[in-house]
Amino acid sequence: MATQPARSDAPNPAIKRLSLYLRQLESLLKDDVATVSSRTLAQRLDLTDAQVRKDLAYFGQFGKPGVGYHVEPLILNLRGILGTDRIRPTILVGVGNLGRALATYQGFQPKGFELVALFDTHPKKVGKKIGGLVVQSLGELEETVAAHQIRLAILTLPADAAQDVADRLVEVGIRAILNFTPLRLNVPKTVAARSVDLAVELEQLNFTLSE
Amino acid sequence: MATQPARSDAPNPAIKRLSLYLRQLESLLKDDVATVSSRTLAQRLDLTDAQVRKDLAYFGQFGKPGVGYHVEPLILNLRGILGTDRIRPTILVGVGNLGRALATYQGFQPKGFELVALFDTHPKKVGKKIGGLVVQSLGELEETVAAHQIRLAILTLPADAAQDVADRLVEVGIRAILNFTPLRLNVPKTVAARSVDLAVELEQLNFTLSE
DNA sequence: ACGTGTGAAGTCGTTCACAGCG
DNA sequence: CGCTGTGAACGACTTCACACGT
Repeated sequence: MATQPARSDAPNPAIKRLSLYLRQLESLLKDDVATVSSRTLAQRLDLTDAQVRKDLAYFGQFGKPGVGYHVEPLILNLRGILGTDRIRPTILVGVGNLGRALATYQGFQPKGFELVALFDTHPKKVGKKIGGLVVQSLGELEETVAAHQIRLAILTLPADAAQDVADRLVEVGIRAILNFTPLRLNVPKTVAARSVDLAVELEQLNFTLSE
Repeated sequence: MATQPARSDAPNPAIKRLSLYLRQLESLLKDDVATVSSRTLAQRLDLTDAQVRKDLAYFGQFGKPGVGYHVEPLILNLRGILGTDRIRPTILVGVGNLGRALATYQGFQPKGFELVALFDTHPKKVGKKIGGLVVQSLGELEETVAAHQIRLAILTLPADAAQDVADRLVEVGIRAILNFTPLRLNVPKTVAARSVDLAVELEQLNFTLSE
């Protein structure tokens, strides 16, 4: 009886590295490399070959002994695992400096994310067009989310408004939130929340600077 | 003989959490809370009390049994440990959408980081003023870095230029790089490089969405 | 021979649980 | 009493090392 790889028992760090593998593989494919060993993949990411093999093995048996991994099929597999083979409609709340930057960021579409709506509380900003989308008032949140079956939201707004908006997003049925606010969002555990905290990142660098 | 806490043997995750503790403590101070227990600090961050105590204990004995931690002195201690008690002059390379957003981001100064120069390769952008700073050409990198004793750089430029610029930064004496490029920077181990990869963050969320 | 997949060993980080101080 | 600091137990993740497929 073959041991079916249960994706759920993969360590969290392994899942994170899957994204990195995918990126390297896409780069290799662009260079017309058909096959790659765990060794060379590892070297490009400062990892060990064993780590690469184990990570991939959590999700299936993609490699061929004596050969390595076939690049293209592995890419398709990883995309399927990460869910980037389907386009995810995404909304963005808060079109300040950072919000505007992300709204015009060209890196989302190729990864399977499509911004379909922008929101802001500020009446002055509502109606403005940014990156092909018209900024909507938060009042329209419910119907827009329902109309597009949206489950992913990006939060780029002032810290003091973030929790309120998060509460509304949860109520409206959002399932995952990418939070750029320096704030721990309080959400039910059925909703996934990730934070990107610029100040924390800089502080970490600063620490290593002082040895 | 008292066991002197060696900051170097603190687990990396603990160091990361120090930033989070600092943020909570600052928030508590604003609310005129003078003292806090590991328990309540932990609750505000979804951690265990033991974790908080152990993390802090790596760096010193800040707490008082039966009382907890005095907020204000602990803040000062953590700032000292993280190095945010001194202002770090920082440069930013690449004033595209994201770069402009960060250049005008108001969250850096209060955390001890001060943008002192902006750079871009694009001749059209050189000379423009963004957030009180004039965009300089990359040719001026050397003298500006030397003049301000700069050791920290933020990279917000297209992926294909990132490694070249990183090489130059290293040569000029930069010690730490915050990289917003979806690229593993190749730098000597004397230089600290951290990456904020938006696509990876979204992919992780996406994965949890698909259960 | 080369290179994967994987149990086993080892390392790192977290949680437990309690002695001891205020 | 409440609460810290900390060895010891536990669990999570990584690395080792090798059997087996090509």
